[in-house]
Amino acid sequence: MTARARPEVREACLVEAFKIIEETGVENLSLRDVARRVGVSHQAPYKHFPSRDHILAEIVARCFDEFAIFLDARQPSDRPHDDLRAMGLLYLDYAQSHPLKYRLMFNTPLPDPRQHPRMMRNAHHAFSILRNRLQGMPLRQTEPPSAKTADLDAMFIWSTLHGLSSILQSDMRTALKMSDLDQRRTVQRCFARLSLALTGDESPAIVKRPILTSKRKPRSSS
Amino acid sequence: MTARARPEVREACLVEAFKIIEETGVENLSLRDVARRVGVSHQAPYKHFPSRDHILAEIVARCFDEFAIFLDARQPSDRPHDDLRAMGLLYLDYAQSHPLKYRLMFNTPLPDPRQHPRMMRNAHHAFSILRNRLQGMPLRQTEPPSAKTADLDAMFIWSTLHGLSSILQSDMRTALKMSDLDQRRTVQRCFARLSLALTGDESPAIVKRPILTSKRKPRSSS
DNA sequence: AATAAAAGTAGACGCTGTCAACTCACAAGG
DNA sequence: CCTTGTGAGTTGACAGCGTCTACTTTTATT
Repeated sequence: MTARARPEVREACLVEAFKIIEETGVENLSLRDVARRVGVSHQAPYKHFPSRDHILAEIVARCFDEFAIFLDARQPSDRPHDDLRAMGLLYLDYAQSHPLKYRLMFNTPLPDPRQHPRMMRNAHHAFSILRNRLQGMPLRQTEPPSAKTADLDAMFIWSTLHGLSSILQSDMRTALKMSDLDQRRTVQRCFARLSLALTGDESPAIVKRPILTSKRKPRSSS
Repeated sequence: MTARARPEVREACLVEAFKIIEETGVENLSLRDVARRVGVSHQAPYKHFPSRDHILAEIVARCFDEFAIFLDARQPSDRPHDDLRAMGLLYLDYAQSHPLKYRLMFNTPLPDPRQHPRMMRNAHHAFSILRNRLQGMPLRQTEPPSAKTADLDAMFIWSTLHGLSSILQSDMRTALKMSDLDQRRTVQRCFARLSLALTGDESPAIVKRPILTSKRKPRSSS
């Protein structure tokens, strides 16, 4: 009866699926629910996506887009160290304010990632932003610097940021009874240790801004 | 009055569920499958566990047990730095050789973790092992040392280890086209940077054991 | 205008978690 | 002895899920 629109349905499905994940998590995402919200039959989404995994891959790809734009917001200054630190804070801020989407990107394994090249390309792009920021940094080297070693350091930074994000938003946080103050101090300490690891110095004047207050949307400008 | 508890079915359910997760991942665990394997009706497990989440929490708790024992295997020597590094390698080794169980512990949020105190206690215990190892370490301090700051450093180390483990076993690894050699070099670099961060020195002679060469298991479809 | 592809609908199948009602064994208490 | 209560196991049912198949409607191209 209700004959409807054109490929807007595809877009509407993605939008609704996005919402559902943001509200209830990826494990509660069902294509039938999406179809219901969009107002089409339970089979309509299958005309645009071969399977549930494919719609999920598309959503993950868009999350990476959003994430990369978020990380790239700040214009590089002449102080690469500050830039890197600001980026780290942005990273944590994003993970904190979009926990479900963050988990979707980094903790939700797809059956066969090779089947979703767009997703992989976007993920790669997000990582390359971090890597590029690292290029101009004067680092304490343990071996002759090269593009290879810069990649390794990028992986190290990323590991710490990702691990911190994951732990702070996992059940472990409640299991360890971490207060909000504990959390802020943990973040401060991790950044200090990262500075030590990379430059050998404690981080210079970076103010203790009230970032990571976990409620509001980020304000990237200071 | 009290009919005696014969927990053989309960134990068998846990064992089989353990196997299923190890083989196919937590998302493919179904209580009906467990019941089928054990050889009882599909409702029998519900006589021992109020819900699927409860059996899962029990399994997670046992995983933490196993994990803690694994981490605690090495006897402390008189070189705390070596001990810590060895523990880090053990951590990565476990995550690498039991990826599904590792994800189960750290990447699978339960609806309400407070409902499962045993799980939380075991998680806390696993963390305290790392913390204790850190106690005797001569660290480069950024502020007056205390039990509090030791906790913060433990969180830092744990973040890096956890982040590295997660990334290396995630889809990102394939998205970034990391070879096995890249992976080994990444681990080496992260440990070097961790040493710099904590002690200010590069790590002294630690053997390059062939840890982390395990093959990745194929992932099943959802 | 004819036609084929694209988009949407309807029904079915087997899977899932979970609720309800039933049987059965067995350990007290009288 | 018998009665009774309770934990364990059974069967049946229900709604929701992904997805396969078959059908109808819309749209675009020739």
